[in-house]
Amino acid sequence: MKMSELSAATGLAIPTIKYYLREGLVPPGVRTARNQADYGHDHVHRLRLIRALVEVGELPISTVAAIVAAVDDETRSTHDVLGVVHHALALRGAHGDEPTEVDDAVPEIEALLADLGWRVSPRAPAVRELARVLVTLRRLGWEVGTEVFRRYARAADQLAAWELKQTGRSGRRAETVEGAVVGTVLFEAALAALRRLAEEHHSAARFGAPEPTSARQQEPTG
Amino acid sequence: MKMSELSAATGLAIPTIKYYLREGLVPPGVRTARNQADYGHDHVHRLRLIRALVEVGELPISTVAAIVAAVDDETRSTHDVLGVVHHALALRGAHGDEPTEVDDAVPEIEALLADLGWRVSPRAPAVRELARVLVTLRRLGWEVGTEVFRRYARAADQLAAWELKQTGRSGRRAETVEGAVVGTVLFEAALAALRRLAEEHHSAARFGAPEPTSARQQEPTG
DNA sequence: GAGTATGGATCGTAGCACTATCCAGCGGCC
DNA sequence: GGCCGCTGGATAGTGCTACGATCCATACTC
Repeated sequence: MKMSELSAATGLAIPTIKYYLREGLVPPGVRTARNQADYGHDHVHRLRLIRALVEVGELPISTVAAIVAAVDDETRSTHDVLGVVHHALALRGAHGDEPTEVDDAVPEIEALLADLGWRVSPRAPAVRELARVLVTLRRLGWEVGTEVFRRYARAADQLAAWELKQTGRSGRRAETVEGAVVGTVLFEAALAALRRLAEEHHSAARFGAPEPTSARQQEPTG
Repeated sequence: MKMSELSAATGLAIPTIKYYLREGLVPPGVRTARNQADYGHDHVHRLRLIRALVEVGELPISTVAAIVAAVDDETRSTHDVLGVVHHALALRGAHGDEPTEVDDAVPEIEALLADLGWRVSPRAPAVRELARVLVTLRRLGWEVGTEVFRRYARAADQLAAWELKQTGRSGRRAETVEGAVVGTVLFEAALAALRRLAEEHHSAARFGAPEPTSARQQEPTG
């Protein structure tokens, strides 16, 4: 398969594919001549994986590069790769310098996790992310403790238990690892979308317009 | 309060505040002279709201502008404002031109929602988002139908029902609306973080390193 | 064998979220 | 009451990301 065919098969522009090759997100094709290379279905699949992580997961290219490198690294276990993905997802909104309040809130989150019986690395990035949410709520005037997360934690626990039971039934590393990555990223988006739909459903009952047929949907300017 | 005090109170640089004023995210201060203006606690609170939506919600500034405009618009109901927020959150990953596959998948999602008994606007942006996740899964080789979303939908339904019961007990519009916005955005992040922690907990049991004390955490390059 | 396409390297670009500079005008302190 | 620094507002510039455009010698196609 030539690059133009690869482009046609994935819907990506050739300069985009070249960019991904440069950044190491896609392995180079098999060189057949000085200006000729051959790409296969693996390249098509890899590009689809990249676009899934970029478009649905909204991950920066550099992060996707780290993830696919971990996926390709045969020495890494599934749990290990999942750690990279979790790091990547939590890193999205982190801008380096954070107020000390967040550090102060971390022990609260750790206490919650201990109470839930979850054994996670204390350096798990999601811990800081939860702490950030907690201090943000408080800065906005919500006088809350970690108990506001309880109901979400229970739901998350049930979902994760079920997910992990589904994972890796093929037994082959490549499939298991990619399945875990894709599942983590895509179903995070799906869960968020479903929660919003459920919110809309229940909100209509609580605050909604009396006539559901005339429910207007706004197009924010932009 | 002068702008320098506003800056100190929020931790934001003065040029950043000026930028938000220009973009209309923050109302202008009360002018006391040609080069003097007075800001109050409302401004502090507004800036905190903006930073919450930007940092935790990862929304672009233009979207935050649309949201605060809707919050400020007294003629909009809570349900109405929630629609703007949902639109904003779903819009994050949309880049305009989408393959027709997504349109083809939308009826499948609608059938799922009908089956769940959720009454939502057919134009709800989260519907397309779910459709995008579905086609993305299929492009990656997952031969799945909408039933993969069932378990997530049930969890989302229970959470949303509980959330909406909590919402707006003060009865005052401003508080209710902002509470709904903040809750939607911040708890989306919290739920995602909790799911990842739960995944890590269950993944350790399923794939994990035998020694939890030596569980290494990777720092992706970057 | 003429014309077009190919892979690789280099440079350029659009959009976003600020950031720096400039400017006249006020404020406050001696 | 003089002066220096800070004020708010306008304009232009910056750094980053994710590409896109161009150029080149070479090779495939008809």
